[in-house]
Amino acid sequence: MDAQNKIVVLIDMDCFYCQVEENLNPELKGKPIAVVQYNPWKGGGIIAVNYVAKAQGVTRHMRGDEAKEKCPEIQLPSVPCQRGKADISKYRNAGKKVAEVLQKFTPLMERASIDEAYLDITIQVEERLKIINSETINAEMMPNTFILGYQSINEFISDIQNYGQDCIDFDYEHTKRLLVGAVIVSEIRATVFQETGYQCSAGISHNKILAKLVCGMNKPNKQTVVPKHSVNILYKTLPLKKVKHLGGKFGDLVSNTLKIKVMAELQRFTEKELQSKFDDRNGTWLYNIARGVDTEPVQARFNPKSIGCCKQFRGKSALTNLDSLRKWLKDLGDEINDRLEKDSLENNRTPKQMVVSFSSQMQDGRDISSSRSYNFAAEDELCGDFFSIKALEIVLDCTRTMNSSDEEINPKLKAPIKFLGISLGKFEDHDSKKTKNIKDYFSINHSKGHCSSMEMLEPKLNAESFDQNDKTKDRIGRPHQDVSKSDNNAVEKRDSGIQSSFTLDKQESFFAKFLQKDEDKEIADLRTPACTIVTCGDESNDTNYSGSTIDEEINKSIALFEEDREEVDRISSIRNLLQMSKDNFEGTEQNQAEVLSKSKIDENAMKVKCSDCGKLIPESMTVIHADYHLALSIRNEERQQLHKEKKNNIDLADKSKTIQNEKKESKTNNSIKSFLVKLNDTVPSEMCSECGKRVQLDSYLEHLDFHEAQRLNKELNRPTQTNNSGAKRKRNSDSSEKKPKVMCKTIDLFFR
DNA sequence: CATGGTCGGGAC
DNA sequence: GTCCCGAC
Repeated sequence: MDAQNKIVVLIDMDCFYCQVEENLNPELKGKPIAVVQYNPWKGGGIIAVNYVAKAQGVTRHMRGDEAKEKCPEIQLPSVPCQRGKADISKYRNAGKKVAEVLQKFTPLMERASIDEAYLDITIQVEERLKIINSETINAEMMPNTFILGYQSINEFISDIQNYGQDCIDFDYEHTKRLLVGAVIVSEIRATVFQETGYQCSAGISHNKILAKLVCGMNKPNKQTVVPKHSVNILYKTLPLKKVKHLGGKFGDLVSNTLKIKVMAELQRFTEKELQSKFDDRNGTWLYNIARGVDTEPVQARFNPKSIGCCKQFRGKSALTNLDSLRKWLKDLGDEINDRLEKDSLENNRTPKQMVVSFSSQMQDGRDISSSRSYNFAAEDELCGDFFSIKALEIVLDCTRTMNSSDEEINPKLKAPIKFLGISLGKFEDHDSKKTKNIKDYFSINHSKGHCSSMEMLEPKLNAESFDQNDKTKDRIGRPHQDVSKSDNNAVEKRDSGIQSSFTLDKQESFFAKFLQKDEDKEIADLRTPACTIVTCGDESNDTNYSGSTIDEEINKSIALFEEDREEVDRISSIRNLLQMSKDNFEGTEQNQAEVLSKSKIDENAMKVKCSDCGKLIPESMTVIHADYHLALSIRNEERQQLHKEKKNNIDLADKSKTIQNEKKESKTNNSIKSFLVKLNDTVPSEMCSECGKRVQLDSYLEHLDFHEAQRLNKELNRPTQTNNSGAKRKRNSDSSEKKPKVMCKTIDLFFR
């Protein structure tokens, strides 16, 4: 696929931390709130503001106290503290839940941050076009959607139907696909809201930079499309700094050396000129992005590449003695330990490298920062206090300590430490061949506290002479190991991977967590395949929460479902038919279907015990339940596959192509839906009772989903009334433009 | 004292 | 491998 013809989406959660707090405490909905961290000093630093509070002038960058002045009734939920540090795991978990929903729509999802993800839905758009006629798309299928360069969706649609007659660079095929993309993104956002209770905004374009750029133009709970032929209109007034990668020093450099302020002015320079003024890479990048071209592919990545934590110790709180250094490293190490434990369970991987960073204040007031990496050795036990001990070793190795007058008790650090960080990376998957049965792996148990404690290190440290010239010995008296360089050997020696200390119990509870979620929604799952839209409750507007709880919404969904028994039965029977085909098709291969055959009938007549998770499953649900496990394992396989592919230095663009092709044709389909659907080509077709269109049976579920999505969108996401008010969406009256449908005003206002 | 804690990525 | 930038 030509990089220019993709459909790329950025999903960005609206004031995410606030939404998390609101959903945890629905009382807060509709009220002005801001999330702060470290409240003791001036009410804490604000890191998120909801839209009610924003309307009253509260912004990030303010302290909690200032916010109270602006908005006396504001509530300031605080990021919890653990080990003297802000603990954002609450939000991390919420972000992960969202990403799990997003991932159902495409395997080409790249998590960009805790609350943002890029999606490449090129293939999904193509698939949809096989099922529907793009001419049947109407504005109601994509509420809260804005198209750059157009006043209304209808105007956009009719422009497509006229093949963009007034526009010289109108790419008909791609623009049509953007329209379909907008419909799909509507469904995605509706599903995210329905399954998580969180609202998001989206940008839809042909590349990441533009998707990201326009995502923020209409918020909250809205989506913005930028067709290629509207890019110039956008760029005419778009300040350079608004473009990702140009927001910092580099953007200033470009702005100053070229004496330009807006993106359109960038187009005056040739690629060679730009390359000579900057470097080849940046020159080419600037030349391309000035023309709306960005070739960075969406990378399939769910998990972070590194897990780290850090803390600043500003001003007087800078660490001046060994005890405090030890204490803080212990806290950081403990957090790392917790998070790695979770990560290992969920993602079957272990870090191979630790990076310790720190900065200290020099005598002359200048502060210097540094970092050292350490490659784990085979004998390193990555648990307990290992991380903090190793980190202490490393920091002390680089920043010597000085004896105070009372030398044995509390040695002073030579220079106060202003920053400490520990980061773990270079993950490697647990060997899947050796661990055919995942339980075998996790039954390897190490007693906790096996590692030496920080206290054990202490006396030796205190006895340390702090001889700055002695580099031949480390603090404990072992032969000195140069942490940064000498471990090449250790890397070679490492073989079977570092052993895990996790127990089977945790493994089960992890899956049980998912299963619980699954059971809660088993009725809804029956109705539609897992990766598509399900029924939904109320519309939710940012400024107008109905005050209903999530539970109430779920009840409504179930009630809706029960009214529709006939439809359920119909879909159910199709599903069974497909299941039978599947069994015939794959029966001899004794693959995942054996999940079922392994199951043991319990004494409870109608329940079946799942051999995978031990849960009692109603007999009628066994297929769906098996699908659930299947989906989990396939997704896991897929992630490992992606991880490995990454290591080959394949061209990135080619890579995404390969992945997508594989998805299309091989058994590594990640969704239950595609598993059920992709059977053989002789499946008969059937008339759709809704639209009369003849649909192949193997696409029938998908087709029904389309209708379902239509209904859902109408219910869930009625357009907000305020959209077209005021100057916001006014047509530009400048008729000298070669393209008549412009709205520079919108852009100006937004980026003012 | 004062967005802080996390991430990813490129340059060298 | 280390430093530093950019973004959230």
